[in-house]
Amino acid sequence: MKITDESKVFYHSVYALIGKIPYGKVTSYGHIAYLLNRPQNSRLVGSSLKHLKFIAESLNREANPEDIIEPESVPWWRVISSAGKISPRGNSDNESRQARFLREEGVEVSNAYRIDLEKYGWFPDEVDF
DNA sequence: AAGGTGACCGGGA
DNA sequence: ATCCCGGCCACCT
Repeated sequence: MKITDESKVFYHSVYALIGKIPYGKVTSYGHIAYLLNRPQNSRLVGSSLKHLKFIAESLNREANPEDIIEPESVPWWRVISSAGKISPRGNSDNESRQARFLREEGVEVSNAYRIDLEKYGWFPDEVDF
């Protein structure tokens, strides 16, 4: 997979923004895209998480020290679908792992991988960087 | 270079 | 509630 210069900025801001989701809260792929003024790019938000390790490595290679991204520190598990469910993404092991991470921080996850957004959702209109 | 894919989303049946 | 479909757009073949 290749990464264009244009998208590097986007990827970096996706990771930075996800890092702002409070402990014990969740938000959606679409809302991340919305906050970055690219409401049509929710799919790309998912993609940036799918390739988190690879992309972070690539970004870090040319990044200033303060812009280094530790893949481990990006709370990807706090991002779910706008429907309030954990995305299956093919492998049910992924779902259960994400559910475990969320439960560890106090988020209730139903056995159908559903989450109550009223209770745990984080959907600010804007976020300062 | 044209067509396929997808950690998405909203609306309609 | 759930499934389906069309729209979306950067990336990948």
